[in-house]
Amino acid sequence: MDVRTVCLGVLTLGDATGYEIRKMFEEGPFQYFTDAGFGSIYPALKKLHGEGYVTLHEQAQDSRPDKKVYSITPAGHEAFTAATARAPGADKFRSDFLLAVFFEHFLPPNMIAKAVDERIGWYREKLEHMQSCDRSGWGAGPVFVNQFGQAVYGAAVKFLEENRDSLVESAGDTPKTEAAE
Amino acid sequence: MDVRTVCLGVLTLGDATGYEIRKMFEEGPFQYFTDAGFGSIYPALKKLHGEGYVTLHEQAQDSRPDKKVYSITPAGHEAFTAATARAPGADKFRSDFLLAVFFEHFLPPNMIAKAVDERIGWYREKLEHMQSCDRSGWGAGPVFVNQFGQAVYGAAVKFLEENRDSLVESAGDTPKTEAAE
DNA sequence: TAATCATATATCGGATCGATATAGGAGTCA
DNA sequence: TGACTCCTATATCGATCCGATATATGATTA
Repeated sequence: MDVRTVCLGVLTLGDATGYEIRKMFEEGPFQYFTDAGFGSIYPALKKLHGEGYVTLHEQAQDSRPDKKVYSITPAGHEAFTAATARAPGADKFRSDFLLAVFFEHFLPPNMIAKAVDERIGWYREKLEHMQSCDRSGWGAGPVFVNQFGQAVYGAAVKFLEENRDSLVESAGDTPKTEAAE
Repeated sequence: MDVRTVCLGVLTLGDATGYEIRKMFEEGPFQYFTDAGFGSIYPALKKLHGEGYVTLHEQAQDSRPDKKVYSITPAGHEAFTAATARAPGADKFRSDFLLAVFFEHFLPPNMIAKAVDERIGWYREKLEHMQSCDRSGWGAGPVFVNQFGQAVYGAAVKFLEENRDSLVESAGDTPKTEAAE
């Protein structure tokens, strides 16, 4: 989904600055909707403002640039709803870790073991964060997204933990064969 | 992972044309390593050739452009191994579908039901493709990647099937609350 | 027979990304 | 107490990526 649409999504939940939008994109459910950082967010907000989808309120600050608080407009709300009503694109899952594992025969087993252990920790941390959320007051949609994430990341952790040792043990003597699919 | 590195990865498995590389990126395990299409692949191959990481053999064809077959060089192989030896970046999962579900209160329940049903079908198809692979002759890495995918996509299918009805039933009367995390 | 898909090579305009710039306040640690 | 790191704010820019488009023939399907 393009950055402007996801920014509009954040603003349907309440007014926000570019900096606050980036925080939303880094943590919580929005990290599963977009990857955008400042390089994309500020240009997107500028464009949304130009299109009339958001309004801007600047609050002076003492020793920092003026705080720019964005609010969604009715036109912006309609644009966001129209975007979510369109058939969603394919889910995307991309993993540098799986690429490294796929080519494990090029790497020493200790490096594979380390990579798997770090990825187990990474998934555990993501899973614990999802599990520790207080979902009281949430709608059906956010609850569903949180639980979907728990199911998928839980399966990832479980698989990695259960198969770590057999991968590491066989990684050192796997013949360099081509994978065919 | 950048497009050039993944192209080198394909070429460690055997010589290939740009068109063949794109097919590798669309199907099989490489679809979980990169999203690149022609717009990225041809420029990447051109740059890899300029850097001496690949060589090029052109085969004349009757009524089509000459077939350009790329081969990895020892320098390219070293570059690829070095790239996979670096600490892999975070796994990335992005879903337009989950964004739509998160904001389900903006959509009619029948649209939510349709989106969930289509996504169930999509994950089932991906899962069936992974399961139907003939893994004989594969190394430990490719088998691990295939099984990881099955575990994760299997969990996704299971969750969607088990929770589809309760989402759709509550989607029509969810109060428009803010999700907090 | 027409439409669609496959096989081939590519480019381009627009979007995105990650580093960088500027800068002060708060918290941590030796 | 000072250095370092993190947080809070605004942004830009060069490089990379993306998806549509171009060209064109053969194979397959309805």
